[in-house]
Order: sequence, then structure tokens, then C-alpha cells
Amino acid sequence: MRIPRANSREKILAAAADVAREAGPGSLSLDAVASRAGVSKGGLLYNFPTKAKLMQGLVESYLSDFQKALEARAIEAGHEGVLSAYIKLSADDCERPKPSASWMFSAIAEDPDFLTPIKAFKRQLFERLKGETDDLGSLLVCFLAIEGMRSMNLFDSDVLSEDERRLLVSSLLKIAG
Amino acid sequence: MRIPRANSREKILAAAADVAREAGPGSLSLDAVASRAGVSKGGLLYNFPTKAKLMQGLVESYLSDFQKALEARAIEAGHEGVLSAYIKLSADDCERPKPSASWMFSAIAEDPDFLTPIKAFKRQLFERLKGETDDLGSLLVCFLAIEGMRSMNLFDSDVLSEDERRLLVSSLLKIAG
DNA sequence: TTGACAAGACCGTCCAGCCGGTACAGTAAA
DNA sequence: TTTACTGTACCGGCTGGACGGTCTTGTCAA
Repeated sequence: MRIPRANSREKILAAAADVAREAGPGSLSLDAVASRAGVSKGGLLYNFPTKAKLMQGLVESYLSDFQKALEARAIEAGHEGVLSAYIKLSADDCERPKPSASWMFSAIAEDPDFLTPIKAFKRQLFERLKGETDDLGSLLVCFLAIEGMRSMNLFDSDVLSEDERRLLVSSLLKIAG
Repeated sequence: MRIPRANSREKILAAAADVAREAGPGSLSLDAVASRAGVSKGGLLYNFPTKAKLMQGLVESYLSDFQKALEARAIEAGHEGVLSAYIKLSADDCERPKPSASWMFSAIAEDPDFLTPIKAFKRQLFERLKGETDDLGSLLVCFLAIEGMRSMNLFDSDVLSEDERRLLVSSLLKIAG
């Protein structure tokens, strides 16, 4: 019954994200992921020898997806600059009602150091944005506001209404110029 | 050996926060909290019958501390308005090198619904700020930027340098002013 | 072309350990 | 006597992980 040559890694990663989102970050167990992915626990452990490796895989795929999406937007936006691309990308990400990265809480519970690559990525992005503008103050406000928007989405927070979010995004785009 | 009439509840709450901060949110077990608080497990369960009650206690004390601090700042700041008070309070909170609310991740792992009171509080705060300004766009940017700052601190993120944080705060105060 | 065989991908079971929670007898201050 | 614990002993469930077996695919000599 086993399908040969299936790309199990991606299937497992997606399953892990699904489990964390739907059952809560505290319920991200290997058993749950395996059954969700349609894979035995042994098979899961074959692809990711430890839970830590699974988390690491989640972080890496998150980061590479993000980078790819950002690059695509940056090309698409062209002269408007990377900051605008980042704003729009984040706005779209936050449009989705359900947070797609609840697994991050599981990763933090496992070991807070899993966030290190994400922090490094953000710092790198910030440096890149710094080279694009001469008003550091505005950039900081913009960058942090996006961060706030993303964190609210992560926490599944409905503090802002849709209208408010739209207004926020347009205000940010105005600041970004 | 028991100190009479000690306020164990607060001691336990503080111990729980300490454990989460120092050993990581995934290591917040009842045993760890009890031993950290210098209390037996029986004593801990006497004060908080379940782990969920402990989390709830953490959230409630966090919220009441926050509200008290904000009120104090608001009176202190006087005519400058609540938004300025909120900015300054958050800036000071984020000055502290170690995040004081890692327990929040433990709470989310336990049950994401523990955040509901916090979301409600934030919404309430936002409504209050809305009544103070006529430029909703600027308020949104400010509010979200603060949110971003707080979340970065929560994630123990050193993405921003001290200088950058200072510049951010002054930019925010300028927008708010 | 075929057959042997190693490597790759995965299954299913088992286990030791930890965690939340219970139970209960004792104790010292108020 | 009541309140507020201490301390110990215990339990059942779940979890991460180890392990041995199984099926599949690729390779290569005969």
C-alpha cells in the first residue's frame, strides 16, 4: 500500500504545521504528526531523527518560503522598493484568518534557540531595508508595525478589524513612500 | 521551617515566571514551580488546584500589573495623553534585557484560549486611545509598532540595537505628540 | 536478461521516564 | 478548631525515542 518515492519530508512538515494550528501548539506530538501525515511513527523518525530536527525543518522551510515570497514580491513591485513588498506580503499573510505558524510556539517550548535563525533573518532584512531609505526613524516605525501585525496574526488576535488593518497597511505604504 | 503567613500565591506566580524565563517555557512543570517557590507540591496544588488555574493566575496578575503601571504613567504624563504613557511604559519594559513573560508561551501550549483576556484588554486599550486622537492611521501605526516592540522583547529578540530602539521610541512619541 | 544484493524508505511495537493530578497523614500558627 | 500548609507515596497516561523487521528500488556482475 505504500506509495513509492513520495516526498514524505514536505508532507510531514505540512502535517506538523496543520496539527499545531488545529490542535494547538501544545499538542504537537510525534504521534499526532505521523498519523496526520499518513506515515508511521517509524517513518517519521526516519525522516526526522528527533523532534528537534523536525522543528528545525519547520523553521528552515518557513524561512525559505518567506524569502522566496519576498523576492517574488520585490521583483513584482520593482521601483517601489523592498519595504513596500514586505508590507504587502505581510498584509496578505495576515489576511488569512488562521495563523499558519502556530508551530513556532511548539518550537519555542522545545528550545527557544530555534528562533535564532529567524532573528538573524529579520536582522538581515532590516539591514537591507536600511540601505534603501535615508529616514531611519520612519523605517523603524514601519518595520516594527509590520512586526506587530505579524505577531498579532501569530497570536490569532482579532484585536484589529478588517477596516483597521486596511487603514494600517495604507498608512504604512504612505510612510514607506 | 515554614514562614508563617507568607503570601504564597504571589511567591508561586513569581516562581513560575522565573522558571519559564530561565529554564524555557517548555520546562514549566508543577514540580519545577513548587521547588522554585520553596513550596511543596501539595502546597502548590493547594493554592492552584490545577495547572490551568496557575496559568490563569499568571495572566490575571500580568494584566493587573500592566493596568496599574499604565494608570500610574498616565497620571504622571498628564496632558501628554495615554498613548505617550503606553509608549514610555512599553519602552521601559523592553529595556529589561530578559523577557519577563515567557510563561505566556507555556500558557499558549496549555490552551490558546488563555490569551483571550489579554486580547480583550488590548482591544479595550485601543478603543481608549481612539477616543484621544483624530488621526486613526497614525494611531494604528503607533499601536502596532508598540506591539511589535513588545513581541520582539517577548521573543527575546535582539534584532534592534539600543540606539535603534531609542530612535524608534522618539519617533513614536513624535507621531503620538 | 536476469538474479543477487545493498541501500533507501518506511512500518509497528515496545519501553523508560516524566508529568499532572490524587490521597492522605502530620503539623504549626491563628 | 480551623487554616494553611508540608511531605511522601502513588498512579495512569502520554511522549520521545530505540529497534527489528519489511517492502521497494537501484546497481551490477554473470
